[in-house]
Amino acid sequence: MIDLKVLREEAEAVRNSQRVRGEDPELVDQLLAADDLRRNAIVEFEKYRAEQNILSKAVGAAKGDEKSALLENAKELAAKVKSTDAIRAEAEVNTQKILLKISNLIDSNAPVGGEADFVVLEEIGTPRDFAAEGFEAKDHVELGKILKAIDTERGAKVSGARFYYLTGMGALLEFALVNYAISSATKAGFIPVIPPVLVKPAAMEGTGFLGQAAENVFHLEEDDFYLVGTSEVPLAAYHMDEILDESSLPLRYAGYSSCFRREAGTYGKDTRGIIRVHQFDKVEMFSFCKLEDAAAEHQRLLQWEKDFLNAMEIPFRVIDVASGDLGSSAIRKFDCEAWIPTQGTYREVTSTSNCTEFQARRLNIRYKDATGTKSVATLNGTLVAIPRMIVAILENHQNADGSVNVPLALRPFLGVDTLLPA
RNA sequence: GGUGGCGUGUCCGAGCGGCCUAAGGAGCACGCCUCGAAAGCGUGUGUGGGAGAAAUCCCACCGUGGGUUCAAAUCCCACCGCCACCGCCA
Repeated sequence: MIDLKVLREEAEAVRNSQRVRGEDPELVDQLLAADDLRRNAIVEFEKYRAEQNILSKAVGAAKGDEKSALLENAKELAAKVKSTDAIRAEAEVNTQKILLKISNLIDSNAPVGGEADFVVLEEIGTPRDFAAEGFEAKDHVELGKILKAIDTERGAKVSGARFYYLTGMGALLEFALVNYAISSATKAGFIPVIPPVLVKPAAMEGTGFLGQAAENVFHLEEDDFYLVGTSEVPLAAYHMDEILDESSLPLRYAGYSSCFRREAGTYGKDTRGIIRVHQFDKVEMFSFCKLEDAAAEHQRLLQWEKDFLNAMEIPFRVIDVASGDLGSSAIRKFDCEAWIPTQGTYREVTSTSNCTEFQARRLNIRYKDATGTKSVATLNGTLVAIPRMIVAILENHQNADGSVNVPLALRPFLGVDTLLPA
């Protein structure tokens, strides 16, 4: 959530942020009004409460007739306290409700517009010219069959559309990617983590996934658990309700977990293959740092993502995601998009967001320095999302016979130089 | 799943209806002492919110949420978590 003080002082900036996101700027004025009511209600309640505290002490000290007289007054006052407290509580809830609807104050450097209005920051590597090489590229589904690495048919039989099995070299490829990712992250100072993937509402709410993204979250009704769509959720919530030591920042975690997404509203989109699936594994970077270091940290996360794609020898580009396409927590987001030969286009494979204090404020994560306690900033970035990385590797490194060359960096982790038709 | 015990400040730990504005200890910070340190002595030491120009004052917080009461860390109810034993499973 945003800071109420910021809202009071810079209401117009918040309205504008809502506008460029394509969200409701009216909420700002609703919130200002609710906040005003809230503060008045607090003053009213506290006035009676303070009186009651004094009177209660007098009751304790008094005896006999004097006591019964005081008790009469005290009873009236108690009723007054109760009613004003109820008004106060309602005002607090109402303010909070609106506050949670407002998205993070967008970075003025982020491009304004919708999904298509991203800015390409750089293009790295050159897509292969399969025509010049004398054969037509096969897509990952076909390659997956030839290598017996991906089985979408049985995935559909057992679990339905958007499910798949990784088998044989496909399964080993996942382990190799994860091991490479975790080992490079550990070298870079990340703490490796295997988090829970079922979380309570507070964790989901705190990371901002129950707002606009709620329709994509699996919910276990019976037990009120959510299945996380990314380990960003349990990693962010890891330090919930804690005060961190200034000297421990930046704190960097690399979480490996399964991710679950409903993919609502994507019917007919990416129905073939494993580009868009309900369940996949991912290694996610997550940083807790000081607000003033957040922009630099964001660049670092992006650099680690670029290093990974370079190590996989995949042509890709980096885009600055436009305002209308950002998550509610993010003030800015960079996506790395890998070249997918059979689609003739770049597709998102990793993504990094700067959420500043937005999540930390909801999750109550702070740090202490000489001047007091402040909210930390949180940032996240994908190191590797397995299915999409497998797609990129298979399609970009394929040979005419359906075999696939393994990127140099991955060979020590996989144990082979080439994936051969099985 | 059953039974019993327990959740108090940075930590340990007392309190079990009103002088709780939470004892005592440890830690930490500063000061005194010292050539310097340790010990000792003294002072301070949480979070959130509200009012105010400020000094400052007020309110809330003893696992969480309700309730009883003029008054709740303390009594009642529910839930969550931890520990122990038993049962079941791996």
